[in-house]
Amino acid sequence: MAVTIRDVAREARVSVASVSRALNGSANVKVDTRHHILGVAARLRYIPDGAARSLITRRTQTIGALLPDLFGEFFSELIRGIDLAARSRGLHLLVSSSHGDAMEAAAALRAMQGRVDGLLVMSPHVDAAFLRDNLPDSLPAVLMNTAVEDVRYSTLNVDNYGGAFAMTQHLIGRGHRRIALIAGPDGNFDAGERLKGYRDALARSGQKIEAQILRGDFTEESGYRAGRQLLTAAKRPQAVFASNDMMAIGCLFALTEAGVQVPNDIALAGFDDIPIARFIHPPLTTVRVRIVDLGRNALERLAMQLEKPDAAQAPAQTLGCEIVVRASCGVIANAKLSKHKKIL
Amino acid sequence: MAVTIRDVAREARVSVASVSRALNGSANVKVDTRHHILGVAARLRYIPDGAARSLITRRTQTIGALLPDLFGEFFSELIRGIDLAARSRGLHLLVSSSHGDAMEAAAALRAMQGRVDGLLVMSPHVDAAFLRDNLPDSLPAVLMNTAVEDVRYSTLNVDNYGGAFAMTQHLIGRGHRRIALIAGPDGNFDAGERLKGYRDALARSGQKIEAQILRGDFTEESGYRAGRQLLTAAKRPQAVFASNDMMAIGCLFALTEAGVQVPNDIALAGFDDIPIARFIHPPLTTVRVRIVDLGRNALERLAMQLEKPDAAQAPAQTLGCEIVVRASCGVIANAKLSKHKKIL
DNA sequence: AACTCCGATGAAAACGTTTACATTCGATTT
DNA sequence: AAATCGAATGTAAACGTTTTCATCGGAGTT
Repeated sequence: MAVTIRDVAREARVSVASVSRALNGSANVKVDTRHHILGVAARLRYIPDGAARSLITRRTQTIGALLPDLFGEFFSELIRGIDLAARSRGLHLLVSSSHGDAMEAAAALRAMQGRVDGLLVMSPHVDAAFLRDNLPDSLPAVLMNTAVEDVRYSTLNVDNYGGAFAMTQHLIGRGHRRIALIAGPDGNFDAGERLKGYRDALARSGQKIEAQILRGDFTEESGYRAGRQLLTAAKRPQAVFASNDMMAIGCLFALTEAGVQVPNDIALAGFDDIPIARFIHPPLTTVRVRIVDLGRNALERLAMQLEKPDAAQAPAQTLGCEIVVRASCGVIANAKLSKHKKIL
Repeated sequence: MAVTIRDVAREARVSVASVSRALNGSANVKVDTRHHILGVAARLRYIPDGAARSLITRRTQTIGALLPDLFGEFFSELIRGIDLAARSRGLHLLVSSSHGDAMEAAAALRAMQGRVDGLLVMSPHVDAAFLRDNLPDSLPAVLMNTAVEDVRYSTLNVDNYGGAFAMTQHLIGRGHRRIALIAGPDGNFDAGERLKGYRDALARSGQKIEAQILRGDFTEESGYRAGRQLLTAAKRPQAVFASNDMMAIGCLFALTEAGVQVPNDIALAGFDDIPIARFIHPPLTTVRVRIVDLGRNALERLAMQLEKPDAAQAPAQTLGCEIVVRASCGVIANAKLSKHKKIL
């Protein structure tokens, strides 16, 4: 460490306390001493040490984000939303991603202790017990897309169930009777809710529609595999609803590759509305989750907790989502026009 | 702060020193005392404080990334590459983005002091003077995509010039004579190099080809505007080379919207090969930059410096890039096949 | 039995800040 | 001129660790 506050104090012939005051804001310091100190500090290129500072202030101006992955557009958008809100509050962002199991997630969580003021958590490995063991009570946290229901934590979910329900209904409404679902990974909360929405929409359709469920894990490749599998089926579905957009894209490639036309032969829908969804061909009908808002919202709730720790907080919140109809499910009228509207 | 090392020491009836030793690894501690201490620590849910720890060890196991933005696929991929390499080394990632001007960038840089072991810097506002003022000598840094040439810093660039040169050559080779370039933002290093590559390729073609340059700022919207502008020209270009993929996409929409067919009426090429490039219609011919490798490589160089601070380091490195020919510039043979090859 | 040595443990300093409290000093009031 | 006050400044404690150094005790050596 090069130059410390002591060096500045010595050089400026004042006490370290005065230097600290001069640098930090408005405690009583005569205006010319402040100037002098600031000058010396600049000349010596003094930069305060964050660790030392936050050791005593108990503040780091940093929030930690525990994410399952950084790959793909979903997380890109999510982080962007978080970053946007963080920046406008002068908060920094410590990201931690891709912990394959609960152990790794725990290690990541513990490593953040003392480095962050609060935590944004989105992880499949997180449950109530995990949090109790690894998250100190003193650290505010907002849980995203989680099944955990604990009044101690504030949670933020997407209306996966409602979105999947509405999309399935929409497909039924368009006359499809054989509607397959490409499911998400087992145990994933969002995936489970989406599956439920699909099932319930079929059940409540008033018609005898059988569920057809294909395995998937949210990756493009698993969507591709599901698509191939579809093609071998005796009775091909009329529509495919993928639990997320990346799988829909993978499936689309499998179908196109086999010469099956979307939407003419099979209609296709996704979930998330990642940016890429409107760029593929045909543009993808999907359930729009305002991912950026999700991130922003989560950070804002966390920031609120940081500012007023004892203020009553709504423990849980669910973000609505809406259906975005594009050409992939067969609606082509005005598709071009509306597409361009969205771009500009 | 809930439970400290003192609490553990008291509860376990040992000194704080022993607790520290028991927790940190293998300094001489009797095996049963260690067990006892570990048990007590777990029972009390003790989690060491990162700030205090790094204050004395001068290590944070964290590296900071100063990026101009988090928006879009380019940075998503870049961060992913960085994160990948960081994780495999047990390093955490503190991201700082979107500083509109040099002041903000400086503030971000200073805020990282004491919180990171090293720095990854990619910012248009960074020059040698800026670094001298805001980056302490003690902090290792790797500069990415920068014009700065200072032996004190290790730099990592993409062969923007070579890529743009090759792409322009390719377009000329396909028989195009009126080739427009959509430029990147003024003062941006990458944009400048790409422009140079374009110019030089035209000059060296042995034919009298005039440069036609449209303004752009790397955003999709600016690409769209450039596309509109193209359409009004008396003599439309036969090919358009956008300085990055997002502008190419924007331009593509402008052309499609006006009923101009790509590649039949106008050929189109981009730069970066972001993931979306192969999904749009027609798939985009572009210069592939291995973005993930760029991030990974940068982090690896930084990690090297951290491990062996005094080892001689190659001061500068340039990553090659290659042309990826897809349908947007008129090559359609086998497009479908090769597309699928890449997906799987 | 005295000595040496070594492993285990404890006491305390150190890291670089902020801040509560003490002190100084000049100005205002009496 | 003494007393009072308040602003400016300094002193030192505190934050929670790691680590150096000292101490202790027991085992092995003479």
